[in-house]
Amino acid sequence: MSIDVGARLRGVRAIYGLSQRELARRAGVTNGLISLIEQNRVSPSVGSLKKVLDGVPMSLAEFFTLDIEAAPQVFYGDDELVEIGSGDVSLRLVAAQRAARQLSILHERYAPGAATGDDALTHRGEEGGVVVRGRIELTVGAGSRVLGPGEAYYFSSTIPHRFRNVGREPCEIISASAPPTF
Amino acid sequence: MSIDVGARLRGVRAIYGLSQRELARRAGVTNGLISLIEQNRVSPSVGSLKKVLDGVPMSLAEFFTLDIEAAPQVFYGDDELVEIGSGDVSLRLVAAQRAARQLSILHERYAPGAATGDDALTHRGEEGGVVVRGRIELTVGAGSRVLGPGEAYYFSSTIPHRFRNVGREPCEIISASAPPTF
DNA sequence: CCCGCCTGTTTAGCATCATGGACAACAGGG
DNA sequence: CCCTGTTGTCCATGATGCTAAACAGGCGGG
Repeated sequence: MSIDVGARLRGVRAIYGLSQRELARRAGVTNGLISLIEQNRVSPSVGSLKKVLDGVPMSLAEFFTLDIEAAPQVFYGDDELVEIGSGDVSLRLVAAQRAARQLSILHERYAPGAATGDDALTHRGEEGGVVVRGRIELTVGAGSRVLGPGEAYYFSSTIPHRFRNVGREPCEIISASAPPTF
Repeated sequence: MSIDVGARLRGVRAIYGLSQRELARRAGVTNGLISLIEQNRVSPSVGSLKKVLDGVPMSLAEFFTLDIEAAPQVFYGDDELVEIGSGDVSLRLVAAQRAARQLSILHERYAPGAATGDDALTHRGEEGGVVVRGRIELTVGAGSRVLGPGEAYYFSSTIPHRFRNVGREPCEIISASAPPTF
């Protein structure tokens, strides 16, 4: 029962939306090697595997720590939030299903057309949030979705991400992140 | 600047007090391979590395997560304890320097010659303690030392360990562990 | 001393990995 | 349709990991 390096790598590559050739180019290896590794037809040397992961980038520790079976949920519909408040106080928990969360809070507001920048952000930690007003386009790795009021998100900040207000009115988000990057 | 797999493996082997040949036998590889890996003269395939670590045993994730530069202090002299109490209450903290501790308390007493068993203990979590009276021989991995009143210890319980009263009088220890094994 | 047993290191040779390039399949545009 | 680009897979060859066995040094006992 050996480690499924192939599946792990294929998963990582899928998350980041890279082709075998693109990853190979970034890592400085051949596309054939990526293919062979993903099919488990070779057991790469740790040197090679590190070169490949450097192209993502991702550390060997992260790679082997990766929980492959539980590809964590990224997007949450309005009804997928868990109400943990009571009475006058309504606390609707995002990513309540996800174990070992670690975060803190922000209230963001985006003018029409505004974005977090032309390039995607990447930093340590995790972040999540809820759209309060307006419509925001959120891109996380290879996935992208426009979220409206009541919808939410939660993902690892190490995955490249970008926010952009695609509506005509201001957009407000209640967001949280840890450890604090600002 | 690649990962120093060699040093990591050598460190792991030292902690568990295994020779290259002994580890090789348990892992089902040759002693020569262990030698070559530790000298960084080869970059082992993840398959081989996994086989080697299975002989410890240790997961690939643990191996790459290992904090190699900070080999945590195991033994503490009488004057290496940190006083955090005040007034009539004296709380002298063990391993105060160590970040991210996680534990709870016990008061142990060993009769002359008593020990925790013929085989070394291994379990999850961390444990530490202080000798109050008598003399106790503590073996942790490859290291061993006789501790007297005022001296202390703190280590990860995953390292094989054993207590034995080598004195003529009863021995008392204030110990702590987490998560609770008893 | 010599012997046996341990330690880690080295080397020749074989097995496996990694490369560079060819290949088929698929998609979008002219 | 062709053309051009993409995708992933496959193959021959050179590079490298891995094994088996020999080697050198250390340590204790006869």
